[in-house]
Amino acid sequence: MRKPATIQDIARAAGVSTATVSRALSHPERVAEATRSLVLDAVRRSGYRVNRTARNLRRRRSGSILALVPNLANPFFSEILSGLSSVLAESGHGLLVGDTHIGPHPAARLNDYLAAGMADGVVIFDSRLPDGMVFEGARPPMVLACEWSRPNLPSVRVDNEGGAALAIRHLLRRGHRAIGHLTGPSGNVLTESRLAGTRQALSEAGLKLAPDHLFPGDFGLGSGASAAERWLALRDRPTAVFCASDEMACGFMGALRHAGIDVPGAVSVVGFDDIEVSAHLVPALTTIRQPRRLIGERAARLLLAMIEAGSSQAPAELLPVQLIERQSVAPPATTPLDG
Amino acid sequence: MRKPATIQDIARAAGVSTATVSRALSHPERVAEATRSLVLDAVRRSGYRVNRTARNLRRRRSGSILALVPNLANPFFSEILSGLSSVLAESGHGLLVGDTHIGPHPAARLNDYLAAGMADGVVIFDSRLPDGMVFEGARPPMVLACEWSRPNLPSVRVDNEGGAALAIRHLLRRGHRAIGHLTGPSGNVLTESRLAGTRQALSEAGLKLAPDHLFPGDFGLGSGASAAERWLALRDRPTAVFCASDEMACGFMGALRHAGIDVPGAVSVVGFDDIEVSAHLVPALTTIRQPRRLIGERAARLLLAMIEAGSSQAPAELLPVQLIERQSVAPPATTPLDG
DNA sequence: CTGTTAGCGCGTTCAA
DNA sequence: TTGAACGCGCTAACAG
Repeated sequence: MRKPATIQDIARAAGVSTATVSRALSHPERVAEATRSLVLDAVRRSGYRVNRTARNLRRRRSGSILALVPNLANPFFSEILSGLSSVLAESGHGLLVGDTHIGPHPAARLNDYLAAGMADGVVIFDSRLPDGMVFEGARPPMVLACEWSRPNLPSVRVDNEGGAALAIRHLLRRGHRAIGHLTGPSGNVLTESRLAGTRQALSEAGLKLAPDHLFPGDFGLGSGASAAERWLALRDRPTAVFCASDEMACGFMGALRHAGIDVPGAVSVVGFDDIEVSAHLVPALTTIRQPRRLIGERAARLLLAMIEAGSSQAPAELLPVQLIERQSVAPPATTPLDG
Repeated sequence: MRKPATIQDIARAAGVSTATVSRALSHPERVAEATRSLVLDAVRRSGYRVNRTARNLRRRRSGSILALVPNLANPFFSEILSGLSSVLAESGHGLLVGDTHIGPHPAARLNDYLAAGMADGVVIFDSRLPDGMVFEGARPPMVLACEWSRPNLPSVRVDNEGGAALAIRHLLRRGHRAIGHLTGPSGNVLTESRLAGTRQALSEAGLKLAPDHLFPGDFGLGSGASAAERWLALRDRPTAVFCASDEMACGFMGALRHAGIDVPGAVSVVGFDDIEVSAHLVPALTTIRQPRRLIGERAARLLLAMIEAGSSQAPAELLPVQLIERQSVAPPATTPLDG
């Protein structure tokens, strides 16, 4: 028994036709109970598994869905992928992951994948993608996750603007007036909406974001550290900085403390994401929590439903965020207190 | 032009047979130059892509390789996956990822994948897997990455024992005698070899690992924090602790500092992995660097070579590790110095 | 409820 | 060097 059993072998062993075997496996209810158990027995005895490739060719599906992330090395995505993976495992779909940072033309690579029929659906975590895409031929259902550049595409996202406002109001409540913002990469949708939320909450308090207090970043650790240098060089320093990602907040606080600056004594910091490490930093990072696993799960379910229905439309889902208070925020110009 | 072009369409457009089109695409050298360009032109004009599913069925391959990780949510794996993804992208293979924490029987799920012909090769990051596997029928090539439980299987790994010894000798050199070790989960291969390296280096100096100074962990942040509590409760505290992962080191230092203990003043810490955040912690973590991206790349190349050769054998590759000195280590029982 | 028939789209014989 | 024909393993029509 070197090579795997085929549906023919089962048909022979059970004394039925291959069609019946196929039905017994795919649509058990369409087959008489007696024959069904006959088939299932034969299957068990032989250790037969349906050949997904053949099934997929026949069904004109690929059996897997593709997740396109801007940077696989970024831990922010790992838990989302884990959520995706867990619901896809139930439905028997494979999870194909692609890193859009790799290779020359991310959008072209996406097209290749799709045109080659390699995915039944796509979850896109990179908002640059849908804009760069040439829509050649029919495409499988896609959902945008996290980043939301095209209002007409199905999406699972988080209230970024509201989250930013939550962060700012928290700082305001603690008495801060000079509040800075460390942004994501320019042009990014997330960057825009978190900035907008920041401005909005500030203006509600009659405040503005000083140009000096707007630090450009890219969501990565390194850019947080760079922002710290800029903060140090300022004559007129903000007493609090809201960072558009936890990684940046981490880099920011790290560099500050390495320079001997006390956080939150000299400057308060709020992050965004609530990645796992944030609770273990010193000081523990106050941040806006995104339900990352849930994002993955919802995106997967949305996509599966679309595939099922043969539709490329779906509602946009908006998931709530939450302020997590820890120790990186204190009133301005005082010695550190803990909450 | 609603549905994608097939090889038939190209054959018609180029005035040749489908066999010729197939050859022109898969084995260009076996076709006359004139006809080849005829075909390639038709391909370009129509935007034709070969249907991977059909090709795979015919070739009896699946076109993708599977990476099985113990916990997708663990950022340690993200960069490795990124390395895998980049070399697989070149060869046109898809990267399927599976989380072995999901679902009831990880080994059974692996078998399902393979028996269903869903992967041409597997990279396994979870050493529990090969042990639990029932080898039903022919299996595609597999390589063990990072964890190395079966000497006879191809593997890409790192010198864990040597790395641990590096860490311990560094601590020894700085004057520490009472050195503790925070381990990975029990039964894990990595846990064993890092512990062995620790013991080895200690014994070279005529020292032993006190039972009290052996802290059980699981590689995760939380277990680092728990170890800190145990450390605090000790009458006879080690002046340095070598942690088997950076995440644990991070949790350990965090909890210690939250409790008001100075690191490295009161206790020095060395980690293992050199994850990105380690350089940004306070104090910046001294650690043993693993070439994570390289691990992924090598594993991918090894696997591709095996698939190419139709072999399930390959050499075991051993990648070097490196001590990265930062600020979490100081001489024992003094006020903090920085190196 | 079940069997027969006919492909899914491609790669590979075997002749020409 | 090229084309005709077959089949990879499975499922969807259509009869019966």
